Amino acid sequence: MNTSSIVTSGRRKKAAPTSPSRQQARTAATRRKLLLAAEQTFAHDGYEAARLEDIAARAGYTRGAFYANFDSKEDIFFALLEQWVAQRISEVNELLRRHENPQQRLRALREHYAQIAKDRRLALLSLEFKLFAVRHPEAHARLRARQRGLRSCGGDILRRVMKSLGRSLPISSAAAATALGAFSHAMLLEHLVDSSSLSDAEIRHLLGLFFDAVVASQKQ
Amino acid sequence: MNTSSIVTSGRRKKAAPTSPSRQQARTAATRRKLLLAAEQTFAHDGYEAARLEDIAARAGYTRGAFYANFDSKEDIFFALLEQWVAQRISEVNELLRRHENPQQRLRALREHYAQIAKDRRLALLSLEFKLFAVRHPEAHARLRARQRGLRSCGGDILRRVMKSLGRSLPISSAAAATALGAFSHAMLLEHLVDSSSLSDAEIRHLLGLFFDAVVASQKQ
DNA sequence: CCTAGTATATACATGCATGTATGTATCTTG
DNA sequence: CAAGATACATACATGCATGTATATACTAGG
Repeated sequence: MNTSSIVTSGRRKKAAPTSPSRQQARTAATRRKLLLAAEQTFAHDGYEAARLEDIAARAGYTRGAFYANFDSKEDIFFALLEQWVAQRISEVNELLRRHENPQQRLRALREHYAQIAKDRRLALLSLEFKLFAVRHPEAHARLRARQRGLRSCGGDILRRVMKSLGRSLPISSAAAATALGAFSHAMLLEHLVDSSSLSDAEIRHLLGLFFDAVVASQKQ
Repeated sequence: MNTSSIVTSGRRKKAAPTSPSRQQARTAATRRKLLLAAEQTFAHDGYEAARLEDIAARAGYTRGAFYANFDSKEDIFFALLEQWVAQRISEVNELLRRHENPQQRLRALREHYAQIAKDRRLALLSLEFKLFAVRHPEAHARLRARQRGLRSCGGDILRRVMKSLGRSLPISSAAAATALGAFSHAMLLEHLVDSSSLSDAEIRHLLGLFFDAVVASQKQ
């Protein structure tokens, strides 16, 4: 798609002369495949245990292709973060677009968080980003900035919906959005560890309970 | 303390002839120091990134002492799990012992979960155990068994308290205990990633909200 | 097609953490 | 206090993942 646009990844094309040619499409394709493979590998093995060779192999290449597109494990990890934030923001916007009515939006939001609690890759990857931030002070600010963009986005929609409904939140909307997402992921993780300790039905129940508690309670 | 009792760690004394001597105390002491160091190191760096040399150094030894007491990183990790579960269970029992009145117990429990959300090491270590379980199928059952012991313990007290109060939970007591613990840890993690997105006060508020929602709602 | 440029693979070098083998100091017992 | 055992340290060997340098296959333009 975009060859030298927003991207922050270390690697940089030397501003291809004038040929928006076909090789670039090829490169872009392998880049996408590598990112997808990295997403799966990081979620499956965790950042530290993930091997570049596994990422490349999963995408159908060897490490040669990897180093042609990324500088290091950290590099692709951050590239993944960018993509990931963008995707999630577009998801929220899509949700807004599909529902005009505030009531509907609230219901859609409620359902959205329920769906989040079913996406294993999403939860594990999200965890990796957070753990990386906590454990790597030098990268903390960068990661936080990205995640903050996401939160404020999720928070905004929550605030707008609440305002349309004439209700108020007991805490800042960003905090509420953060808490709702974190809660969904946390429940999923428990389920993954021991599905008998927290069934799907129980998770749904708890999510609804929490969502309603946050949304229904008035500012004290 | 106990030299060859419950422990599951690979290492095993050759049933010391007849001497309940003083070297054993020394060994036990270094074992404790190593376990403490491991706890800190695993929480700080994560299981994969944690180096045995760091653990030993933090305890004031070299790797020689480590291998004299444990077989591998996995070995000490599991030893830590045992100790950790035992500690948490004793905490809960202590809580029960200190409060007789059901109402008081409920309040104490509520406060307990609030405190959990302040212990960084506890949250990160707990996460490591869970992630390890999810990512290491061969060890999954073992870890699950331990954590389950903990949950059922926490669940029991919840159930008893609720019964004394003539209330009922909307979900199984084990699930409720699991969810409450997971929620506290999740909030703390978000706070660690970005303290401005979720303040201490907001966390307290949300924890209370959730606790009350779980405890107050009637079985549907 | 032939050449220049690009994309990916293969082969090699390096660093680093683990694990083991051996040495040294500390304790125990007669 | 001497001899055997125990706790720990030091030194060495191995494996493995990363990164780099070079070779091969693909694409584009003349």
